[in-house]
Amino acid sequence: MKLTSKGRYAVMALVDLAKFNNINPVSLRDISLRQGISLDYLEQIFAKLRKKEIVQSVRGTQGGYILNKKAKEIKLTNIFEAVDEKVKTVQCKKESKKGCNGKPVKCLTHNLWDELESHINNFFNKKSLDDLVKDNEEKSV
Amino acid sequence: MKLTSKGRYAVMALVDLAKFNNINPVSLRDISLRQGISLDYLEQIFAKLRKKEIVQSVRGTQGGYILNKKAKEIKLTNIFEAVDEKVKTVQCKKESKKGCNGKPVKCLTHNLWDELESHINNFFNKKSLDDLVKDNEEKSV
DNA sequence: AGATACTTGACTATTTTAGTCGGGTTTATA
DNA sequence: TATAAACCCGACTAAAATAGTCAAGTATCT
Ligand code: FES
Ligand code: FES
Repeated sequence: MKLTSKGRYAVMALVDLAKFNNINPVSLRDISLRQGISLDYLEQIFAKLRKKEIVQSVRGTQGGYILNKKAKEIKLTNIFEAVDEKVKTVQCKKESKKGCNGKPVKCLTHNLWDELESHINNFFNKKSLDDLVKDNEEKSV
Repeated sequence: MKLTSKGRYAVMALVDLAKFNNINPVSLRDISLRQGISLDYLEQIFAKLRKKEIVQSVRGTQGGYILNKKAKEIKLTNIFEAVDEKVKTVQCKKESKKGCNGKPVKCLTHNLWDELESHINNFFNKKSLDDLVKDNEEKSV
């Protein structure tokens, strides 16, 4: 049960971006330097964020990325989904009637993992990027 | 963010065991057949459960495993801990003042992941093996 | 004695992760 | 118009984690 760096980095980078979003586009190079994340890796991550319309790109010198929505409207769920960091507690296909390993029924614990998944997704649905930025400002005051 | 089979199997096997715990020890072979888990793998898992005193072993013919505590007193947390399925959302050492990659301060998102970790552990602390068995009985009625 | 079942430790194939690398294209600005 | 900053794209790869397997035991019941 662990979080991967991709998800961690995606959120970290977006919080950074949201903080500096006011004036100009923010370049990945800056984010890379400030947050200590490999530039090449960031590019992969932002390609996905762009496809899901969470950020917009501005090409050329002085270019970078800007948020494509209000920070309040970007939930952790959206970010995670964009970078394919999904919460996966069950092994079976959820929709199907079959169980874990293609068994005819759901296993003894299916229900439990399903509950767990909801529990976690609940957390992700509540938190917005805006919340994170604010939490952060408070902390540093 | 995903659950490994080791954790899944450990819980599955223990629910099975708890259901049949009344009379005789339950053999891994039976659990293996009923739950479709490799016997060899189960042995690894039960070795750990035994070390953490969640189950007791009975050797010889008609042997097997029995619970070492009341099902009500075995929480998911205990099971997960026993098989080294830990919830790990942060990358830094929690106790240390340092951040993710040995940076001098905690990163922008440290707080968030810490909250998430508590949120999940909360779930695991509440659920006991007994709850699971009962949920299951209800379902099958 | 034989069968059943736990015990231990090493070994391995597969998958996932966390990147790297090498080539682009676009655009501001000097 | 040259140059450099920045995004864009796809392929590649080393390392780690996962999900087992395998072999060779030991204990106990019948
Ligand atoms: S997790 Fe869905 S059937 Fe086992
Ligand atoms: S997760 Fe703790 S400092 Fe980044």
